[in-house]
Amino acid sequence: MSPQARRSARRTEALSRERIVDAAIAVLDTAGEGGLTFRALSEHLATGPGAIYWHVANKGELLGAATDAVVAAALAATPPRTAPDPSPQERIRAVALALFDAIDAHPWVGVQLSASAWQVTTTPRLLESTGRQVRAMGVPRAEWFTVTSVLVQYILGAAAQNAANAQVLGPDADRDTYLDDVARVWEALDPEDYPFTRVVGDQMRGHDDREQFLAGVDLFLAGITARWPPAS
Amino acid sequence: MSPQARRSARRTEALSRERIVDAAIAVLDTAGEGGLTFRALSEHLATGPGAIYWHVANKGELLGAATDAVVAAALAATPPRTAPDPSPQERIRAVALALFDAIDAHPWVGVQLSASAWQVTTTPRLLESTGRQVRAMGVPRAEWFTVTSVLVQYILGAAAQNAANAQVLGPDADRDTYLDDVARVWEALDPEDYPFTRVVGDQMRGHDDREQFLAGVDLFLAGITARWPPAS
DNA sequence: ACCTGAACACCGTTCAAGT
DNA sequence: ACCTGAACACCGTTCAAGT
Repeated sequence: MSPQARRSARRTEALSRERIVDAAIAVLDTAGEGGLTFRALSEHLATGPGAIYWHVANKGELLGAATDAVVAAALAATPPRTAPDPSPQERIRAVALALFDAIDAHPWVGVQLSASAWQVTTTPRLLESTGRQVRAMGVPRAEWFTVTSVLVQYILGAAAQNAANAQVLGPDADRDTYLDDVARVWEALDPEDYPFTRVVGDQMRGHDDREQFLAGVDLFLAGITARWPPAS
Repeated sequence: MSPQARRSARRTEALSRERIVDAAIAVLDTAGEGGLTFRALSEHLATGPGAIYWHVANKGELLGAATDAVVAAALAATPPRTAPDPSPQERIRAVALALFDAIDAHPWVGVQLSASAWQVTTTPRLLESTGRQVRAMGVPRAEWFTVTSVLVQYILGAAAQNAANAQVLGPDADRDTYLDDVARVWEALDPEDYPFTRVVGDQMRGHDDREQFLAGVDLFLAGITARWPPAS
């Protein structure tokens, strides 16, 4: 609204890739994915749209760098110790929750991660922090890659979908009435075609996204333990 | 390149929402998500960009309708019977693979599904076809919604990420050399920080995406069976 | 080396005007 | 009721020109 105010306030330091990425994250968080514009961003940085291209190749690279920064921060922030010597399962839950919360706080990260994922800098980070625990759970070496990949895919995919759903709702709307609306639609479906969905509609009403996400992680871990029981 | 050729060929029937959605799917499949433009689409349909708005509210609704059409077709196409009387597990695998293949063939569906998912027409379809099998596996009624949701989230999330990876590669590039390149990068990481990722790099080299996806489904099913053993 | 800002090609969407 | 196509506001990106 008043670009002048911002324009004079900032711009003591020179432009840098890091400052650009930080500003991009700020814009993405406040204005959403559609709000990240080179014009809006350059206004934030008190410069012209062309200046950004000196430090960043294009919008895709900028989104990738912003995503990587958020994921790195989420994985670096060690969660408060719940146990003095956490089990691999507890560590995996902690990593999963850290990612869930980060994606919940920055929904655009979810879209980005499940739409590009592999190869980028982010992937080794994720693989490493979950893979070590998979190894510690006694999964045979030959299955390390498969099991870890699948686990990471669940974590990212589920977190992304949750964030997207939360996004649709918006921060102001009432979650309970929203869920109730959806439940009503489900319960009104054709009994012939949708017997299960009709029954399950009511269960959706009060559910907690975080709990459901963790239940999925636990189901995965239970599957791993069932397939490769710990040598007791 | 030669819009005239197309323009005179079509346009015997009137425009309709269905024809627009079909054309949108064709454009998305050939030109990718970025290729779907109201101008490109209207050229395909031998009409003006404004005409589409009579049948479709906006681009978001069009993408949603296209996604729903693809998912509905994937779920409707009954996979070839592998067993005369398939178990719930086999049915779930079949549904999961049908979705995996559909998303692999139409990568834009993955992005769309994991970025909007809930509430749309598509969700009840997915919930219903997997939920019935979850019920048949003996999961207690109180857990139906959680277990089914989590399973669907894995299927959609993993399929979307796989499709995105395949997309990055492109249809012409050699998959083996690409995987080899990524493996090399992983194997060159700092041994202090990335011991696991370095070891696992080689396992990624020859892996099959479909097999890995199915391994994830099986891990889930194993977890369900472990938690709620069938009353034998 | 780094920044400026006008310019280019393109996009989603609207809407007066037609049939 | 349905379609046309020009017009609007906006976007990512480029690039000659400046410092």
